[in-house]
This record gives sequence, C-alpha cells and structure tokens, in this order.
Amino acid sequence: MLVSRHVTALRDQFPDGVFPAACPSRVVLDHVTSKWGVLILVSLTDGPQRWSDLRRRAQGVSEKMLAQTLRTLERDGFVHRDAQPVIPPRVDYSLTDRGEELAALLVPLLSWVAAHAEEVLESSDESR
Amino acid sequence: MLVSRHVTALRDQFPDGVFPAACPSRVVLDHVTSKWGVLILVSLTDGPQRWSDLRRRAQGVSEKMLAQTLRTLERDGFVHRDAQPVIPPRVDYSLTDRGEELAALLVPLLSWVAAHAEEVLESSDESR
DNA sequence: CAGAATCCCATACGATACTG
DNA sequence: CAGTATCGTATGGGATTCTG
Repeated sequence: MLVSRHVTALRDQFPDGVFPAACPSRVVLDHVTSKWGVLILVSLTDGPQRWSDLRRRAQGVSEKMLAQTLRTLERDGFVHRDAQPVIPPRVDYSLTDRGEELAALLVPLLSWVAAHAEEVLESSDESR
Repeated sequence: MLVSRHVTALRDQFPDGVFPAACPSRVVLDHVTSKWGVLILVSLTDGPQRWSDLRRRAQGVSEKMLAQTLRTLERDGFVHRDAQPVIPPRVDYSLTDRGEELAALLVPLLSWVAAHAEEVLESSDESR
C-alpha cells in the first residue's frame, strides 16, 4: 500500500521520526506548507492558470504574497512560469512534473481538512 | 484509486479549486501546516510521547512553541493529553483517532519532501 | 494585465528565566 | 519533569501606490 511504503521510507531516513533541525527538508517543507503555497499548488492541479486566475481562486491572497509565493515555488522547481511577450502581458503558471508529484500529496490533505474543518472547530471555540 | 477519489471530493466541495477566504478550513489548515504542527503530528505517529520526547524529536522547537502548538492541536481534537498526577509530573501526548487520520496524510508528504529536498534546493540557491 | 516597490503591522517564533 | 511568564525580534503578510 502506498501510505505504508512512505512510512517505511520516512522511518528509514529518520529513525527519530522527524527532520533534524538544520535539514534541507525543513526549508522545503516550510515553502510547501506556507499559508499560500498549499493553496496555490492545489489550485494549479486544475491546469495552467494566469496570475489573475490565481488571485481569484486563492481567495484573499495579496499581490505581494502571490508574487512571493510563486517565485519561491518556481525556484524550487514546483511551478513553471510561462511569460508571453505580448501586450497586454500574459503569464501562465503551471505545475512542473515535480510540482505534480507534490500537489498530488497535498490534495488529499486539503480534501480531508475541508471535510472535517467544521467538526474540528466546533470542539474548540471557533477562533485561533 | 485513492488520490483521484479525494480530488473528486475536493472538486465537489470547491468547484473553484480552493477554499473560500472566510472558510473554517483555512483556520484548520493553518493549524495543521504550521511550522511545528506537521512535525509534531508526524512524530506522534510513532506512538504516545512525553513532552521531553517531543522536544528532542521535533528538533529545534522552543518550549513556548511546543506548548502553544500542542494546545492548538489538542483543542482541535488531534492530540490527546494525558497528565498523570505523580511527582515528578508525567504527561503523555498521543494522537486521537482524528489525529491519526490526519497524520496519515501528512506522512507521505513529509516523506516525499525528505526524499526530494536536496534536489529541490540545488536548483534554487540554498537559502530562503 | 502582471507585476514591483514601499510602508507598516500583527504575530509567529525564539531565548531566557522562573515554578509546582 | 513539564511546563508558564516575559521579553524581544524576525518576518509573514496586507494595503497602497506605481509601472511597462
């Protein structure tokens, strides 16, 4: 089964169960699990999208954070940026193969959270 | 297949592909994908662990953040806190059923990141 | 349209010290 | 041992303005 194979892999890599402090994994994990990183990666699983698409779909993202997150994801090789030299400018963002792999793992997470968020928050109080 | 079933579920819930801005899912997602939330949840997949275990395994976590993260995860019903009234005090943390479900989705993510972090960072420069 | 630049704030986070 | 309390900082993140 897929999950248990991953579990085994994780245990092999880190017998202590988590990443060492100075590990590169920590950096990448922070990029990926950043507030907008998750949302953008998952949004792109629907196919290539333009800047304005992403702004609309990742509701609430500021231009600054969209730009910053996209640049980070692009540098990490998760997102491909295709800027067409036309006027007005048109830029399409899409997942790289590496990005697809990663996003495929994110989708079940988002889905689970979406399905259980309400029952989770009703046990605690709603804020925080 | 498991992934595509989740994809379908996500699309059903959010035809636009992402959470609406004021959605409870956003809150829960932020808890779960917080810097230490992921690490603690995954660490606990190895079974119940004490405060000092978690401090050691989630290398680099400060006492403040460990306390804060554990409280959040407990309020969300992901983590169970078992404080035994002995001296010296002994407190065990473990995953609830809900926490197990969630952590099971986190493990493949961690594992993938761990396996690919180096190649990811070598394409970008190492910082950020 | 797709950003870059600037300003500013909230808070996530860390370090240290203290306690039942 | 398992925390809490306090303080200080870095930075994630938002609002606004400007531009090719």
